[in-house]
Amino acid sequence: MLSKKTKYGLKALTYIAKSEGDTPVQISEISKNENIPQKFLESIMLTLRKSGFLGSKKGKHGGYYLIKEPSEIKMTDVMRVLEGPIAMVPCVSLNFYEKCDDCPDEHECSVHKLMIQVRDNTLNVLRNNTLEDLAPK
Amino acid sequence: MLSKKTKYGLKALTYIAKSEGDTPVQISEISKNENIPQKFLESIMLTLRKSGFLGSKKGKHGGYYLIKEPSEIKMTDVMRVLEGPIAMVPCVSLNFYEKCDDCPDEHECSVHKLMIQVRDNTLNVLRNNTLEDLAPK
DNA sequence: TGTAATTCCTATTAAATCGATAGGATTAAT
DNA sequence: ATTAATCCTATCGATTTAATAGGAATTACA
Repeated sequence: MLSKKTKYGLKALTYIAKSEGDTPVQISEISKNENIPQKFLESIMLTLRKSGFLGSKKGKHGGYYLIKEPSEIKMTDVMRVLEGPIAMVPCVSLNFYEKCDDCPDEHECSVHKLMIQVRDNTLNVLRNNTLEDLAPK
Repeated sequence: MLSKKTKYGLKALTYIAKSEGDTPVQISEISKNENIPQKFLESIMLTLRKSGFLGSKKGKHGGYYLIKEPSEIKMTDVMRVLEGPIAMVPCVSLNFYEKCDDCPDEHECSVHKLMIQVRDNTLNVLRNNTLEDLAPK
């Protein structure tokens, strides 16, 4: 299940990408238009800024803006920051690999085998979608 | 993230499929060989029986057995019973559809658009894998 | 007939995670 | 100065997850 954090984060990024003005977009505006609790969104925006997707301007008339082209923002990257691993089990994760406690040999594991396929297909989708695809002009 | 319930359930089904004898397979045996907490596995087996994947025999020399051919047991079905929806958001779920509170129009929603693709690809994988594929002889 | 071995069933618990809120500190425009 | 915005840390309540507890019902077989 996709967390609300990720869902809200994606919506916010899309909103900013569509805004396209020179002035930064404010949390309150996104919050209102996308029906996202403002304080919750605040913490998500902070995460997105700290991980290099957004820049911000403080104070009056402040807000957030993209610091890369939408076409450069891959969904794999956004998902890994907001949601964590893309794989459904850590033992098939590329970026968050962990061995399973219960598995003596993961190459013999039926779940492993299945989840590799799921991961590969999900990765393909997320790699081939950028913010530009989510927010067409 | 795949729940342990689903992971254990898939391993147990694979184990039984590989066993292939006439006698039912006992929870204690699966539990030992697959390193699954026995009492936890008990409840999972119950679920799998009640949803029509397994039959059981009670009492001494009892246990569980498949009531369909492994090639007839699709991963989509197992996943839906153990894990719930395959889709990452309810608004793109085929079997567990729910409208989002925050979305006035889901056809305009960027997350919706992306998650449809993820769902379709995951469905493909899970539809094309049966228990036979997980437990080759 | 009785004992051991097994599934069946319901309830409970401990820990983790999630979604959201609280409360202010800092910064910038006017 | 005042107002409006981001920044930061902490906390809370609800839900879910993983696991355990305790015994009832059933069956094999000595």
